[in-house]
Amino acid sequence: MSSSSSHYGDIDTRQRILAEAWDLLEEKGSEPTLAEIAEKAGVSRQTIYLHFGDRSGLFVALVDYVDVSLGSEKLRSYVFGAPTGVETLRRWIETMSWYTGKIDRMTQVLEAGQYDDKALAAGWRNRMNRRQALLLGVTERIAGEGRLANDWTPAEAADLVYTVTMPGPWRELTREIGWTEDQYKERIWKLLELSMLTVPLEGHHSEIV
Amino acid sequence: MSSSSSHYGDIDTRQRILAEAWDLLEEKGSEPTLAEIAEKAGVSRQTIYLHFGDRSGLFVALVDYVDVSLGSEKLRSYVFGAPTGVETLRRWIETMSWYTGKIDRMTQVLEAGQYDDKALAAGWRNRMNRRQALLLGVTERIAGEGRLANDWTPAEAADLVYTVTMPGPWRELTREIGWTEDQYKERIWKLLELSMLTVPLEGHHSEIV
DNA sequence: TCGGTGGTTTACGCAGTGTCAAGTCATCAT
DNA sequence: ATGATGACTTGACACTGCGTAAACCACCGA
Repeated sequence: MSSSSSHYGDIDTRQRILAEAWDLLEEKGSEPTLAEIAEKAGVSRQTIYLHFGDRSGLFVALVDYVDVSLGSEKLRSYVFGAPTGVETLRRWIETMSWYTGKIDRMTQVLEAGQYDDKALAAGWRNRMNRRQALLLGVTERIAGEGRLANDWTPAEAADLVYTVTMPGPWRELTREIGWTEDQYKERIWKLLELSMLTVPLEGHHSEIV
Repeated sequence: MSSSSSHYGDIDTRQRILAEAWDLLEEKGSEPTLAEIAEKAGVSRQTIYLHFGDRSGLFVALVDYVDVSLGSEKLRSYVFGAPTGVETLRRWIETMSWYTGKIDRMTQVLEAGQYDDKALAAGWRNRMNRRQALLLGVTERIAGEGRLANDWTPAEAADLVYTVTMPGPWRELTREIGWTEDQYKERIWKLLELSMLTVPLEGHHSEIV
C-alpha cells in the first residue's frame, strides 16, 4: 500500500484524511464538510468517497481510528485488570470521564447524525452495545463478590451504569452545568456506590455497619 | 383551497402549521422538510418563513406549542402541588417519564439541530435551564424536610436528578435497551431514592404518606 | 512497454434552505 | 366605490453540501 515514498503523501492518505477530519472536528465548533476535510488533508473531495464510500463511512471509520490513536486498548486492560469488580467499576467511571471528554466533539456529530442516517446509527449502536455488554460483565462480577445491593439484578445495574456514564449526561454535567471532570468522577461514583453497592464484609458474615 | 367562511383558513394559520409540523414529526421517521410541512398544512412554503422567520424559528415555536397542547401547566401543578418534597420528586419522575415519551421525536430533532444551529440551541437550553431551576427548588425542599442524605448538597442532587431524567437517558433505557415506562419510573426512582434520600424519621412531625 | 494502483480534475444532478419581487384577494375605513 | 392593508400565493433564483461520473495522469512492478 503506502509505506514511505509514494508520489504524494508520505503517510497513508486514508490515515491522513482521518487524522485531519479528527483535527477539524476538535477545532471547529460545527460539523465540518467533506470539502473542508479534503482541503485540510490536501486531497480532493472525491478521494474521500474513494476511501470511505460516503460521509457516514468516514465518520464510522473515524470512531475506530480515534479509539486506536487514543490507546483504548491500554485503557481497557487497565479497567478490566482491576482486582475486584467494585474497583473495575470505579476505574470505568474514572476512565470514561477522561475518554468521553476527549472524543466529545466527535460524539456529538455522531449522535446528531443518527436521526436520519441509518449507517451512522448502526455504527454508533454497535459501539454502545459492546460497551453495555462489557458492563454487564462488571456488575455480574460485583454480584459474584457479594457486593451488589440486592435491590438490583446485574442486568439492571449494568443498564443504569451504562446510561449514566454515557456521553449525553457527561456533556450536560461538565460542559453545561459546569462540573469539573474530577467532580464528575467523584459524584457519579458516589451516586452508583450509594445506590448499588453494599458495604464490604470484613471477616465472614458480619452485619451491616 | 380550504373551507368556507373566512377567505382562507378557518383556524389560525400559524396554529395549523405548528399542528401539522408536530404531526409530521411524530409520524415520520426522519426530519420533515419545510416543503412537506407547508403542503400538509395546506399552505405555501413561504408562509412558514412569513410566520417563523426560518426553520429554527418554527421548531423553537413548536416547543412551546407542544407544551401548551399537552397541558404542561396542569402537569406542573400536579407535580409541585405534592405535599412533600420527596413526593414531588417521585411525581417528577413519574411525569417526566410520560412527557418525555410524548415529545421524544421532537426532542431528537431539537437535540440534533443544536450542533450547528445557534438559535435552536439557545431555545433548547433555555427550556432545560428552567427545568434545572425547578429541580433545585425540589431538592432544597427535600433538604428542608431533613430527607436529603448528607452526602449531597441540594445543588448537586438537583443536577443529578436533572441529568438522569433527561431525554437522552430516557430514550436509551426505554427505546434502545427496552425497559418499559413503568420499569423506567420504578428503577430511576429507586436509584435516586437509595442514593439521595434518608429514611423518614418518625419522631418529629410525620408528614409521610 | 504495458497495465494496475491511487490518485487527480472537471462537471453535473439533486435536495433543501433562504430570499426576492410581484400578484391576488378579502376586509375595513373613509 | 375606492383604496389601503394584511395574509397568503406564485415563481424564480442563489447557495450550500452531498453524491456520481468520466477522463486523465504519474508511478511502479512484471
